Amino acid sequence: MRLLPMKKKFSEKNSIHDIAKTLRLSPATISRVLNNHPHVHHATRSRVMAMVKEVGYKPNPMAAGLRTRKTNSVGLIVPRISMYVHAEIITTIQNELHRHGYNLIICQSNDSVEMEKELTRTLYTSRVDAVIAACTLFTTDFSHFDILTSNGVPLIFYDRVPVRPYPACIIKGDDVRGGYLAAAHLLELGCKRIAYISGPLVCSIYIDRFTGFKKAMDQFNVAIDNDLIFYHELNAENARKTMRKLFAKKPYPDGIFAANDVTALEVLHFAKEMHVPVPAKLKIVGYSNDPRSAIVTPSLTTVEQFPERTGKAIVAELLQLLKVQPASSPVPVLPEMTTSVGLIRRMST
Amino acid sequence: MRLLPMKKKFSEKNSIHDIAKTLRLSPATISRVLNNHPHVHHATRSRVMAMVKEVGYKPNPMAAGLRTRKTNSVGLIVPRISMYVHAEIITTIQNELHRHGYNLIICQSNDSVEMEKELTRTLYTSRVDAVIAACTLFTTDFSHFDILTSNGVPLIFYDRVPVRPYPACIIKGDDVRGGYLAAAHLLELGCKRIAYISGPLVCSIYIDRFTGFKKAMDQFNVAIDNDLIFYHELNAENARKTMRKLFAKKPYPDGIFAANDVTALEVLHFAKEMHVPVPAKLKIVGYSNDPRSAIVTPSLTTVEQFPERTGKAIVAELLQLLKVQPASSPVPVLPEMTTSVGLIRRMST
DNA sequence: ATTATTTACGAAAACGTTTAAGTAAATAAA
DNA sequence: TTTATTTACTTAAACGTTTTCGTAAATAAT
Repeated sequence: MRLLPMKKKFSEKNSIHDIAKTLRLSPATISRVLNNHPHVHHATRSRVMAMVKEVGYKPNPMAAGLRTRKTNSVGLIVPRISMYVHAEIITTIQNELHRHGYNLIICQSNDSVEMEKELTRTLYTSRVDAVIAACTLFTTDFSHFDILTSNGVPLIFYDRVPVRPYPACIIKGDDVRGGYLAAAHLLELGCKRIAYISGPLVCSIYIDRFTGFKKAMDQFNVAIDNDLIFYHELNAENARKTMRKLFAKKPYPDGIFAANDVTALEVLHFAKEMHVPVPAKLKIVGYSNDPRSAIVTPSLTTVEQFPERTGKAIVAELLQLLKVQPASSPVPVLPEMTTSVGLIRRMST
Repeated sequence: MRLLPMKKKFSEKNSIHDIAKTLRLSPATISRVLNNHPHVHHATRSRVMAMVKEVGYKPNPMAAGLRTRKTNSVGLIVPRISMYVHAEIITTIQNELHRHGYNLIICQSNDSVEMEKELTRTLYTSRVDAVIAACTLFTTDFSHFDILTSNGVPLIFYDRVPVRPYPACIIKGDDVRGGYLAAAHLLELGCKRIAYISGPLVCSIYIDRFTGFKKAMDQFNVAIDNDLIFYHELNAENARKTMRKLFAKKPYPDGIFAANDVTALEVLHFAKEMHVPVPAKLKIVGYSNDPRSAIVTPSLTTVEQFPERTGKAIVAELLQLLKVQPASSPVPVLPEMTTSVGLIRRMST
C-alpha cells in the first residue's frame, strides 16, 4: 500500500501549447480566453475553459511576467514587522492586496539605513510592480528610492515619510493632531510641568508630534521648559535613562507625554518603582495604542492610529497608481493623505 | 531647473545581449561570468564585470526563473503575523533568507482553513521554491498541501504541524515539555485544584501541551478533574467565559495553566476584578512569553519558546532541502526537529 | 609530427507566455 | 454582385535568461 507510486493528481507540465495542441487551436487563442480578451467565439471559449479545468492548468507567472513586465507582486519595506502598528498595517495591506491578486514581499530594514538601501535595490531588481515603504528612523536622504521613481515604479511612503519635495505618494497619520491631543489632554488636566520624550527629530512622525505638542503648549500659554524635552531613539533603556534624569531632583514633572508606547510603558514602570503615584502625582500619555498599554496597571492613555484604516488607504492608493500605467504623465498626481487619530483616555491620566 | 529632463541614472534596458554586443562577445559568455561558471578566461571575465558595473546591469529574475524554474522566493503561510511568536519567527526567517538571496512571500490565513487552502494554491502557481507553513487551529486535513509535496516543492511545517504520517519536514517547539514544566511548577508550589485552559485538541501544539500537563499531574499523583479542563479557541472573550464558570461557585481553583498568554492575561484580569489575590490564592502560568506577560501586574509566569532559535532552525533546514534538488529520492529525509522551551518564573506564581 | 586533451568561446534552442500583424471566412454595405 | 467590415482565429516574434552542443585554438601527450 505504502509503496504504490503516488497518484499524479497534478500534471507537471502543461502549458498553453499543450492545451492548444489537444484542442487543435493556437496558443494565442488559449491566451486570449485566459485573459478574457474579446474576439474569441464563446463556443471555443468554453471548450478551452473546460480543458483548462480538466488538466489543472496553472499559468506560469514568470513567462507572463517576462513578456508583460509585471510580477503581480509588491514590495514592502518596514523597520520591523513586530512593531505593533506596523504589524497591523501590514496585516491589512497583505489581506487587501491578496484580494486583488497581488503578492506582498515583506522586507525589514531593522531601522538600518544601509539595509533599507539594499532592500530597495533588491526589490527593484526583483521587478516588483510597486513598493510601499515606512522608512528608518534615521533616513534623511531618500535618494536611494530614486531608482524606483525614476524607473516608473509606483512608490508609497507611510508612517515615517520623507519631507515633501520628494516625488512619491505619502500616506501618514495625523501626527501633529496626535501630539496636540496628547499635550492638550495633559494641560486640561492641570499639568504644569510637562515632560516630552520624543524620538529623533529627523523623523517625520516625531517632527509632527512635537509640532502638535508645541501647539498645545502655546494654546494653553505654558512655556516649554527645554530641560523637560528629550530626543532619542525610543526604547526601554533610553526611556529609563531619561527617567533617571527627570527624577534626579525635584521638582518632578507632573505630566509626561511619550511619543511612543514602549517608552510610556517604561515611564510608568519607573514611576511605580519610585512610588510616584500615577495618575495622582504624575500623568502619562503614550502613542500608538500598543496592546500592552491597555493591560498595564494603571492602563495607559494613548493615541490611537487606526492602523487598519491606514492599511486600507495605502492599498486603495496603490491600486490607483497601478491602474494608471507608465503611459501616465511624468508627474502623475502624487497624492498626500493624512489619516485621523484619536485619544484613548485610560487610567494613567 | 525643475523642468529639466530627469537625468537617467539607470538605463532602462540593458540585457545580457546588449553587454555582449558592445563587448563583441556572445550572451552565453556574459551569462557564464555572471554565474561564476568555469571555462571563461579571466581577462574577459573582468572586462565583462567592468561593463556590468558600468551600465548598472541588473539580471531579470523572471527570464532566469523561466529558464531555470527557480524563483528565489519562498512562501510563508501563517495564521496572523501580529501574533507575537509568529512575528518573531517571521522576522528571523525573513532576515536569514534575505542573507541567502531569497525573498519571502508572507501570507496570512487568518486561521481560516479555506484561506489556507487558497494560499497554498496561489503559492504553488507562483512557483515559489519552497513553502513554510504554520497551520490553522482547525486544520486536520492536510491534503491541500499535497499539491506542493507531490510536485517536489519543499515544505516545512512549524508550530502548528500535522501529526506525523504527513510527508513533510516538521519543526516544532517542545510543547509536551512546555506543558509539563508549567504544570509541574504549579504542582511544586502546592497547587491542588489546577485548572487547564487548552486550545482545541485538534491542533498539535495543544495536544502536546495537554500531554505534558497530564504527565506532570500523573507524576505528582494529582487526579485530573475534568470540570477544571476547558477546550476552546484561546482568545480573551472565551477566557472570560471560562473564568466565569470556574468562579461561579467554590471551591475555586488554586492554580490555572493557560495554554496561551492572551488567555493567561485575561485570567489574571478576571482574578483581579474578583479580588482573588494572585499568586497568594491563585497561581497562573501562561505560554509563549508574550511581551505583555512581563509588564502586567503581577507579571506572568510563562513558557518561553525562543522564537529566534525556531526561525533559524527553519531556515537552516530549508536551505538543506533547497540544496538537494528534485534529483533526490522520492522520500528524501523529512527531518523532524524539536526546539527547546523554558519556564520563566515571574510574580504570578 | 601526429593525435588527444583542454580551454575559451559561439550558435541556437529552449523556458511559457503575450501580442502585433496577418488571413480566411462570414457578414454587412454599396 | 462587388467591396468593405467584422469576427475568429493563426503565425511568429518577442521577453531575457540558461545551457547543450559544437568548434577553433592552444596545449599536452605520443
